[in-house]
Amino acid sequence: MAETEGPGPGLKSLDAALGVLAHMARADGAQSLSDIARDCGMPRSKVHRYLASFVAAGLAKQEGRSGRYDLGKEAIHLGLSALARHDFVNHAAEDLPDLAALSGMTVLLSVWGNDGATVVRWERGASPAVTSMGLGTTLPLLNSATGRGFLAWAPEGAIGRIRDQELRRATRNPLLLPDATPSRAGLRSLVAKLRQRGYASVDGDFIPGLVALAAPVLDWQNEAQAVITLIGVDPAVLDPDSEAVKILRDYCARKSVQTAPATT
Amino acid sequence: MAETEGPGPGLKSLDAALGVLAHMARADGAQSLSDIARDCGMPRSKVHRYLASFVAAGLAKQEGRSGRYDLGKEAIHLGLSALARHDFVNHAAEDLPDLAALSGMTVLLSVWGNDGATVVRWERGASPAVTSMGLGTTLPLLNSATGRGFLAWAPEGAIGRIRDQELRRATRNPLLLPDATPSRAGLRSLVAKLRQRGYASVDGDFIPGLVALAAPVLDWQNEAQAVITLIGVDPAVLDPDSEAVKILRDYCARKSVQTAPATT
DNA sequence: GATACAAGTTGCACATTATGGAACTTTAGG
DNA sequence: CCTAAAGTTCCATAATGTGCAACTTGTATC
Repeated sequence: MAETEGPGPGLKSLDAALGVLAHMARADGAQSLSDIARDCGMPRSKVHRYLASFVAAGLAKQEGRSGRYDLGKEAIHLGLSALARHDFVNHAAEDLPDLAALSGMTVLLSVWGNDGATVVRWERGASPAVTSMGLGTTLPLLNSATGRGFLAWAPEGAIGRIRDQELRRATRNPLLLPDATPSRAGLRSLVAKLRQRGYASVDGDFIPGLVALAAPVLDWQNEAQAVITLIGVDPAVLDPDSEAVKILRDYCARKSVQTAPATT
Repeated sequence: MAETEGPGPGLKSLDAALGVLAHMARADGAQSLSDIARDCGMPRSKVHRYLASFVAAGLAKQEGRSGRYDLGKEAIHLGLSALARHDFVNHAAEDLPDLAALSGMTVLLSVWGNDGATVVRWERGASPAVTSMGLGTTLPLLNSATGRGFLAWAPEGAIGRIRDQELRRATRNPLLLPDATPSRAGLRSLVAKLRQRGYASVDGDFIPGLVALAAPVLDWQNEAQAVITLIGVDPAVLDPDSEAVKILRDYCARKSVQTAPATT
């Protein structure tokens, strides 16, 4: 039915099960088994058995009363174990306070997942741009500076792999793109512009009144390992010659080198 | 070989695959396929196929040159999505700075996984007890205050489920238990003592020179959802009547109520 | 308070799908 | 250049997951 992608590398049943897991991560919160089954296009019994295994492994849990399923504590354990091994995250995380102090803005460190950008660490600035934000918050792909930053420096072909669903969600906001047309071609032109300029930005079209700048921490293949975002309230920072832009670009350029391949 | 646990709830192949994933989370870093296969007691071809699916899903990745496998970015995404939904974490995280300021000690917020306690958030105190610690650091089960805290307030039966391997690892340090005998019975008696006292502690037997206090944030079933740990250098805080103990107990008692079941 | 409806769970016969040994390829070392 | 070890692919076998439908449980309706 969907053999468009080639031979399929792994196990069919495992792939299906991981699809369920990914869906749960993508969802806003706990979901009923029926909803998951419908969204994933699988029979209920199949999903039920998958979830049984996930629950046994601690990756999912069933909410006591409602019976709905949500991610479990072992998922946290897994994710943070992964986080601990991506050194760039911890390197960068230690510098967030400095960046916040320098710029006075709220500083975010995010990593890129298949379904959006995830905030890994953040630091409040002097001006109260953003006062509260949960770790793990997923930022939208197109109408946030962070998301655009990832988009612009993502691995080759990532734009083609974006789910249509994701694009549709982004389209809700008409300020999104210069021409308000989130076609793949439009995306590619936006991306080209951002890469040349060196940073991404939004001007109140994600959260009215907020402006944001984002620049990537690149690995040796020029792909974004993480993104640093500065969030503030003063539109002046959007000026390409502003102090904030300078701080951000300087920092990211400096950090990008550290992720060089081991000489051995 | 290990049908001791009953009928096995889910899918055999999925369970096996998740076992591989859990093993990767447990490992110190990237591992070769052969090592994973050996440690999990599976044929190499099986592990290879599992890993192919994991890589396709982004949960694992293969290091460019060495060919070793490690957790991927999608694992981070998954874990942080899970983290974002466990409200207690974000609630508690916002209070860490206050606790650090009050006590002057380094404050840790950790969650419990099947294989250890994972640091989710931490805040430096005034005195430089711990100056650097990566997010996602896994703390040992027995010779850390955090681990002991989880042990003491873990779900019923958790002690029985601890892997022997874990116990053996803990035994390396003879200061571990009063009688230095990490038998299940010894554990249960230690746990009973801790529950009664209301907090766990270590005195330099994890890292010489450091002392630590830990108390749980309990849910409505009196099980530990998270643990708050205070780390310092002054042995005086170990006194049951010390200011630090008072701060910690007060805070955890106050927080534990907030996780009450929804009235709906 | 009884009935109907929906969601969650379990059982079963079938054949699709995962399995593991061995063969093959590639990389590292002597 | 040859040996050894690790990673990857092949393939026949049967064990395994699959979907449907029956059953159970919980919730809304009348």
